[in-house]
Amino acid sequence: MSCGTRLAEQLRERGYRVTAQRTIILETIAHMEDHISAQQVYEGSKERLPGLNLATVYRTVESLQGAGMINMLSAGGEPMRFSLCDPEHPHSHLVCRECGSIFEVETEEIEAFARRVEKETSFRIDSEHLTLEGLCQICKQYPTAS
Amino acid sequence: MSCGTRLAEQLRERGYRVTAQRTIILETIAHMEDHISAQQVYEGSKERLPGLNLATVYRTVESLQGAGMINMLSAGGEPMRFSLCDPEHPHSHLVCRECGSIFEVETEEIEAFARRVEKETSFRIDSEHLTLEGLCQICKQYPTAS
DNA sequence: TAAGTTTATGCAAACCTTTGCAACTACAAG
DNA sequence: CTTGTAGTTGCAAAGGTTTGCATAAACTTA
Repeated sequence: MSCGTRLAEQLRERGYRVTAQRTIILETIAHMEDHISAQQVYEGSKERLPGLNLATVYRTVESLQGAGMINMLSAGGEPMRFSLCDPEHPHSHLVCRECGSIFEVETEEIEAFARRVEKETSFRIDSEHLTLEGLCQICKQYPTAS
Repeated sequence: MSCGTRLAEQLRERGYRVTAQRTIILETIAHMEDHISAQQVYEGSKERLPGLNLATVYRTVESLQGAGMINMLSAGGEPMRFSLCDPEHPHSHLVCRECGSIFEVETEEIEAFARRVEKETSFRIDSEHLTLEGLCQICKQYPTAS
């Protein structure tokens, strides 16, 4: 089954329509480096779809996320970033609040915690695509440099 | 020790200056309902400080957070909200991605998880003021209504 | 394959938040 | 109390994201 066919099926399953914009934007996210910004998605996709509008990019990434095909990560303050969903290795993101660098944690790691919280509060944390802020190995060494 | 005195000390300790804007904005956050937006802080504070500017509100809440006096919570998409820090009961927030309602989890609950992640990745999660998204007890019952 | 219905898109405007810069003010030192 | 020097503020503009509305395109049904 081709990449395009899977896209179409996965979108339709969730009641979304298959459009050129969605196809091209997904391919752009798939072929560029991980964690690209809306602006980068826009510029990359525009080459193949000249009339494309930035608002459409924002609406499309929301649909693609709704269909479980991409992850959105919004690190505090930093602009939103997108990456292809990898069903084999679901993970969440750790974002350093000092230097902005991004790390990954496997979902498994988070699930035990999420289950405990759900048992106590009845709230179900989205353990598959969380964004957690903190300090990376390097930045945590500096004594509150901010 | 009065409320104002504590504010002054806590700000100076971190190298911030004590200004009318900071004092009034902190008091506004302290006296209004929990989790108020920048706009609400602005309007509430403006009554006592007519020349106040919205940009100052944003810069001030950042300083107040830097001084450990308030919490900022930025639920995915929703505008940022602020609340007074309660050192007796530090907690993080659970935000429902469907209905937007906000719940609290004690920091203690999160720390064991944060420690495990730090041991494995060397990344230190800010366990004292996290914002975690997911579905609340009510919204998780509906089969993907979005 | 043509018509009808519903969703998606482009555009412009609005919204939320951040930033650069000049004027102002808090604090420290004299 | 006066002066000097950082840190703060107001203002205006820009950046990133969302929204309303009319048009266009995708899917459904016949």
